[in-house]
Amino acid sequence: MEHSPIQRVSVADQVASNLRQRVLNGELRPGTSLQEIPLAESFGVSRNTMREAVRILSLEGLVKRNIHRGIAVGQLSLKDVHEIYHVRRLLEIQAILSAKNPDPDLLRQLRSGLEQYEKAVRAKDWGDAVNHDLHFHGLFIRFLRNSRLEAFYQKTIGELRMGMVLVDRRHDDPGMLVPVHRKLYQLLTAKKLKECATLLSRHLDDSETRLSRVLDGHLADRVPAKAEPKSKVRGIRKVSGSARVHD
Amino acid sequence: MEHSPIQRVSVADQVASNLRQRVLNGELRPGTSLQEIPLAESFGVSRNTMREAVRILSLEGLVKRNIHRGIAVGQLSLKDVHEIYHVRRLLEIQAILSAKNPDPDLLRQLRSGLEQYEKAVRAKDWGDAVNHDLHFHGLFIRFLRNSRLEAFYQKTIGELRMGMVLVDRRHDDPGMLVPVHRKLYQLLTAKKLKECATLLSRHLDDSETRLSRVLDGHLADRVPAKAEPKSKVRGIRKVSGSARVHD
DNA sequence: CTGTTTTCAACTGTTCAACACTTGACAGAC
DNA sequence: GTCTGTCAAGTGTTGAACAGTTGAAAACAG
Repeated sequence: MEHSPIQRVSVADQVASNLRQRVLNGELRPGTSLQEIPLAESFGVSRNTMREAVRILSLEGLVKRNIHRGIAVGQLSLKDVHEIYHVRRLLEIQAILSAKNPDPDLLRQLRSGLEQYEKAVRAKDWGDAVNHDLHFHGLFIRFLRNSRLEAFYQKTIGELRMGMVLVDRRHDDPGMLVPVHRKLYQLLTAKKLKECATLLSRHLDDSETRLSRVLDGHLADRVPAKAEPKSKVRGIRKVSGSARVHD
Repeated sequence: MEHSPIQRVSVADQVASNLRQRVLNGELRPGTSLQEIPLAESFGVSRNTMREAVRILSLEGLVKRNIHRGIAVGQLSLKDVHEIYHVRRLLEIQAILSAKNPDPDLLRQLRSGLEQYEKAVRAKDWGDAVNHDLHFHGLFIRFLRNSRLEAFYQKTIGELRMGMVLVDRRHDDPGMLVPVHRKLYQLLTAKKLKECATLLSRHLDDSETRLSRVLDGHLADRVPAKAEPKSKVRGIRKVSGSARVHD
């Protein structure tokens, strides 16, 4: 008889997981500032436990702590995006190149992931499509058979996803990417690893360019921050996260 | 006029840094179990603050938390060592290969690091030599100009160093490695990057083998404790005779 | 004497309530 | 209008308490 593994997880960890989920979903948008006491109350935990949870997320790079100034959901700069894609290229390509004797089960998972991705695209469920897209890429990393690299990759992808929640992907057509992924899978199973890596590299470059462009538009009307000697802007109440490109 | 940046760091962070230092020094050896209350008292902080500090180190992989069972300084298995060297090979080699237009200042730092390393070896200060050795390698990563990769690399090296404190390196001659490092530097400055990468790869393989062998000897007479039905042997045998696995 | 069950002390996990310090903003002084 | 002192709000930190778990000693049964 299978026992479901007992809940041997601390409350702080659970709270952290829940909060992480909310950030990754986009329920808490980048820039949103979080306050310990209300947050703790909303989870029904004490302030200390809440602080432990926040500490976890801050070490994952999902929230930023400013001492005595509170915490806020992280925001990606263009430089961050560039770094993250650098990481992706490095790890994913190495993973592909090391897939000489791939685990059959992993190949099955890739096929399944691909199909789910295609299904999401057919259903025009872009949010889901992005998830499956990232999951598909994440499977590559398993070829490396290295838990540290995998954990690092997943952490990095988490940051990326956090940054992606505020881009509206309706304009760029995610369906366009289906053939690329299919081709990647095909080249991989055909053991044409170098070719696969080349295609993957181009695909990631593309992806970075597209994301950077969209993100740049969003970041444009964010606070330029520095000196503003002229007039004090009135409505800085809070960074409401709506980020509408008005005007 | 330049003001030195004010120390705006929380106590928890400072405690974490201090504790990290102690672990990396070997002052707290792998396996040492730590108790919150005495530890907190030794730092002169409250238990809550101590817990935050420990949480930090546990997310860095330096200490292991077992729920309700306390925390202990991490211990590296042979598998861990293998993974860590995999990470090193991957990142260091990529770094070298991307050093086509190296920052001159970085080259200066490499030269300086090399000299300090040689000096430590001449002084037969093995502990210091290892530090300079690792620092020299760490400088490679800067060629990648990627803060995430650098942070990940440093974290990984931290784990490695933690595992290295319990090996007695007097038998293997660290001086032997000076020429290799000198050659690496020379190939790098001569822009013979591929050659440099090849040599580096061999050097890291060597290093891994040597460390694994020493570590295996150390791990042999540690308590195997629980039943180990998973016979994924990996062909690692411990020295017979002296290794008396009693019970 | 040996193997099992019970008990118990030591810790960790979590909560609560306070206090110290910072910060940002507002109100009054100039 | 600009500057400065005041103040509420929020974070950082503390100390004490209580609940749950664990490992092992102590009590027990065979």
